[in-house]
Amino acid sequence: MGLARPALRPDPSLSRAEMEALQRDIAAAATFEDDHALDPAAVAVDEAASLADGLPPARDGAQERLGAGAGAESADASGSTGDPDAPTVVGVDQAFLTDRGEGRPDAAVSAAVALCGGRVIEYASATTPLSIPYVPGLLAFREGEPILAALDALDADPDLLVCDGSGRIHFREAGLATHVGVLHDVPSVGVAKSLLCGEPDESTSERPAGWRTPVRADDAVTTAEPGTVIGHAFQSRQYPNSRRVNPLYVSPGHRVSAETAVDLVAALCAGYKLPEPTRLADAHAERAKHDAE
DNA sequence: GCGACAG
DNA sequence: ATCTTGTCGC
Repeated sequence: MGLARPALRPDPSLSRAEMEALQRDIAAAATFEDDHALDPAAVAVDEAASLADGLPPARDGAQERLGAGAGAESADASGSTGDPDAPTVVGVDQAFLTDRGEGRPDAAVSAAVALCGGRVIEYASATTPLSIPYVPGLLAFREGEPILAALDALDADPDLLVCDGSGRIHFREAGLATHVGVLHDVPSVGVAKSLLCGEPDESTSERPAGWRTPVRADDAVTTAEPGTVIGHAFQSRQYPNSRRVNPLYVSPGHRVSAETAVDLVAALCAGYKLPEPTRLADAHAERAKHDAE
């Protein structure tokens, strides 16, 4: 298993043609199948963290288990709350520092938040200068290194990565989540708030929470047969009387099937539009950003 | 040449 | 993504 693939790093100094070629290599190295036993039920988060009083403190699973012994409340071992044996899910997201004077972002503040049994066990972040502008389809070359830096700063060992952006829903089936998943050789899923390419089977408007439909490759996806299921549109949240929330676009990053990817994200959502790992990483990146300025 | 496109 | 007030609806 030839891991440690420095040749596949999202080096921003490459030419556009080289970046695209590298993405085809990334896609070829990626696996869009379940080659592990990641059970959506095992990673489920059943209670959303309240951000009203700031981010929840990171808890050590072992200490938590010992501490719980004192109370008489033990129990629901069937639940996911704080189970130290549950898989470690890591959410990654970024915020940007904008240069005073210039109107453009100057550096990326990447955050990684590790959850175990639905609870935060660790926060990490890294600030990295930005080297190239945002180009649709080449996001990983702008945000890849910053994200890898945040993951390097994390002690926890991820069983699943949840990235903010597409995975297989990409022109060359090599979105940000695929880059990061392949480089770490860890299962990963991409969660995007808008659709980069591909075509949903059904209209996505006015859908109730829990609804989903496959997203299939169209002509814009150059590496897959048109019609191939590359992800799903997933309505994670909806208000009772108005149907104004847009769906999420969930796709496999690496070592996960399109079906399992949505099931995992559905299990990681706890009442908000974004899955908890992403929501917490978002808040942590924002906090790190403000602490930096 | 025009369109269309994660963050 | 970021720059921002109020505003409508949970």
